[in-house]
Amino acid sequence: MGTRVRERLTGAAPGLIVELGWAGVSTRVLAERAGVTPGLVHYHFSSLQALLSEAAIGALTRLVDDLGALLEQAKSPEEAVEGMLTALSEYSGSDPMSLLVTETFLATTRDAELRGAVGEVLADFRARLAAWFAEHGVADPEATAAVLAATVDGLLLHRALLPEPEAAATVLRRLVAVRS
Amino acid sequence: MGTRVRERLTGAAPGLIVELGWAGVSTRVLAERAGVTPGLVHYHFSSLQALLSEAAIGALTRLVDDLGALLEQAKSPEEAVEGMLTALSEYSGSDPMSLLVTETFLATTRDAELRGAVGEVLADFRARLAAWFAEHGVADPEATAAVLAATVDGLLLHRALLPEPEAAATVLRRLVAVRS
DNA sequence: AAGTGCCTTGGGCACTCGTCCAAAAACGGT
DNA sequence: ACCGTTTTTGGACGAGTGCCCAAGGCACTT
Repeated sequence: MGTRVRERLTGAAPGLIVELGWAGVSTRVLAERAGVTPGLVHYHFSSLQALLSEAAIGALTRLVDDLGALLEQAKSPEEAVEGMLTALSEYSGSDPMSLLVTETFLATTRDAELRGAVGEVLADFRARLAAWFAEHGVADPEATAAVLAATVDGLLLHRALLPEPEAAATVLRRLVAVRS
Repeated sequence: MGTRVRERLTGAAPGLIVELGWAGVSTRVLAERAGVTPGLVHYHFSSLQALLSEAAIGALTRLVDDLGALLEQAKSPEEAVEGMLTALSEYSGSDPMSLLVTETFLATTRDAELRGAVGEVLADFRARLAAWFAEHGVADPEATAAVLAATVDGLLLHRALLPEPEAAATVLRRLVAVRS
């Protein structure tokens, strides 16, 4: 089954990207982690970059879907912010998911194709947030969505270095002020 | 003058980190950019990592000082947010400074010594912000500082992928609500 | 039994990497 | 002019890289 090998490789990639950095993942460590022979990497994928891109975009899409589903269940803007924060707090410490997001963002700087794909995922996330905000009477829904998405990423990034204060949620709630 | 060579190397490093990624900077391209022979890298620095760390921490410290000085001149919280945003907007597009910050943050994941040094710089920035907020009557100054610092980083990161709406500044101003 | 695909293996290719080092050069004091 | 120190040079070392490919294994049809 060739598909099994593909899945094993794309499944092993995100963890290694986080551990070693995007540029630190080599065909051989990736194959070893996936329990597969190094030669298979270039049989199933056109290049190592293509493999990493496919794996990262898959993980990002899944994350956005999860956060989106979580959003649907919230009743109020405050509850939405709260829910996203607690969901992300499970990723605390040197969270794999946030590091993967950041690594992927940086990789887009040097790969135009990847940049396009990740841009779509981010735009999709912003659009979902904005739609939900508009429905629930939050002022400036698009801008709020953009700022909130950026803040979430920034907090995840900073968290690895310095824990954020407890009151961060309180402050964040100010962002989603309901239109007066 | 040995010091001239040191400066040339640490001066060339940040640009290359942004262009090629932290892991993509090699002794030879760095030496070439600095107009220096490759062998000199390991004469003046104990390792390539040490060179990159020293250069990055220097650049970060300078950035925090600049933003801190800008903060001192602001009269109101709104003006402070405005000033920081416009200062950062000069870095628009694929801004070198924000990418350097992010690259350095990620590098801390795999270098404990660097993590400590960058953590200090970030803590210093948060402390300056918080002190200024407390003086000007912003509610929850520490938490606001943490969230704002994260948001600034996140916006810079996202900006390379997707331009943020004009109204982002309006939304950000909500963050620095004055204590009621 | 022979043939036909796809999948897998293990090694090889040309290259870059960080680091080191002997020898050459430049410098400064006498 | 000589000498000791610091700086610079250019090349070498072993290790690791992405990618490629001839050879074999395997499940299937004919």
